[in-house]
Amino acid sequence: MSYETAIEGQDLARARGSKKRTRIQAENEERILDAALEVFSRYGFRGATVDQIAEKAGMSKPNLLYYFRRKHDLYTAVLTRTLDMWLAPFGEMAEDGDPEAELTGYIRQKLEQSRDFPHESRLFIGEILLGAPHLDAVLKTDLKSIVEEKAEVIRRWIGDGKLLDVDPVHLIFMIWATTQHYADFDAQIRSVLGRGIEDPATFRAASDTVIGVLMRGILPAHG
Amino acid sequence: MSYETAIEGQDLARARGSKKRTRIQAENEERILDAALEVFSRYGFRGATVDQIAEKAGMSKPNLLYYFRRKHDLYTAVLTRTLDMWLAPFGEMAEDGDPEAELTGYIRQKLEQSRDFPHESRLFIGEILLGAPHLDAVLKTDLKSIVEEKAEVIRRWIGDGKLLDVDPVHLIFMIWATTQHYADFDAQIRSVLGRGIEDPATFRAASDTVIGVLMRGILPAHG
DNA sequence: GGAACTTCTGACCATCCGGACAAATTCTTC
DNA sequence: GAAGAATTTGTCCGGATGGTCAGAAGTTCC
Repeated sequence: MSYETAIEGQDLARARGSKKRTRIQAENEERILDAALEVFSRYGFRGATVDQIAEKAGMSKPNLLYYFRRKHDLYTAVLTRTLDMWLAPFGEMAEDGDPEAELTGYIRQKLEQSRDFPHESRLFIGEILLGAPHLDAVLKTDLKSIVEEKAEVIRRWIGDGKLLDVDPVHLIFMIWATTQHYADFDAQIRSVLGRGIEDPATFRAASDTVIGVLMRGILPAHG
Repeated sequence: MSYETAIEGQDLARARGSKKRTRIQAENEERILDAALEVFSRYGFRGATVDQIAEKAGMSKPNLLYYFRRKHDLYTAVLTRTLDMWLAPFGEMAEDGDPEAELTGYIRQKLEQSRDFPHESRLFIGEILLGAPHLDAVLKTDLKSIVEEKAEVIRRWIGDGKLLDVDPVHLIFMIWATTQHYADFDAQIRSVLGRGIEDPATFRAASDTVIGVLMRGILPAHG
């Protein structure tokens, strides 16, 4: 599954129709995308400035615009680069596994994502706040279908008596909400706890609580 | 509990030291604040423009700036106006009540907030994404202390054997995450479900699932 | 070591944005 | 209905912002 949008001139190699991308090209584009991720995730599309991204990437604005001709191209490039990786753990949830193990593993992976890639999480919520203008098509097709697919898996587990009867889609939302919360609300969590999810003890407390409450909430009483 | 910041010139009446606010003043300030809430919650502080807010409020930019001299004043005015109301249900959770009823009621109220005041929810997450520059002091004092206070209540319930042994602060985070998710991720939810939390059936499914899973996750097995 | 190509930069431009200001209009009060 | 206060608007300004362009500097490859 690939979410690449077919926008012309998105990056240099594609725009020029050249065969190979140079070493410098690859390096700089990566530096730019990393910088853009940080800035877009904090300020949103409108609030971010090309100058700011260029400075963070360690190059001049015209040079950045040599690689991505428009701010908008850069934004969609960051979004699409991130989306596949972001949804990957969801796809790994297997029907033939043990529901408790599969779901526990998935929740843990999502918490690790929030810890290790908070900018990516915040980039998406910024786009969602805007009404998802750039992701709308992808959400309504690819995301919707993969959610329905996994909801069907959960429904079968419920039918087999392995899970309590809960609405599968809302359960998925609960998992996303509780795990991404640690990335998206980092500043708030840090104010209350004094530390964020990157702190090992905090990560352990968070994952114990989230996994404990959610799993007890959906597993049949044992015994 | 009031979170009013002591910023000079925040609004007209205060800035001029006048005794009463006129009818027109009150009306226009409210219209401006409503419009500002919508725009700031979508685009964030930087991404919002004064022109856009003025247009949505149905007045010219200079006239808006007559009421709020700086964009920044308007932003903090919207934030502070919203914060008290936003945290109100949390304060209502009473220690002497039944834990199950108190927590269920609180979760339901938070879901109603997400349904009825989604802009307010999104305004806050925008501020949090920015690193909470305007709310930092308030979060580290008032929010922190009220969270600690309620965590203590939950801890006592646990001590009395009325709740399972979970980390109270992370439980609070879970409640906030799962309920505000329906406001903050509205666009995503709408893409997947085809409708949002304002739809009665969706609201019912969401609240049944969230309340069901969370309460089963923290209440001692009955029987 | 030089031709051809890629990468980078400084200077520049049009537009947008937050904000100032004086003058015009409307409202309140007597 | 006139004085005085409150409200509204048009116009303007300086700085920021997205983006262009011509040419300089660097790289690759023969």
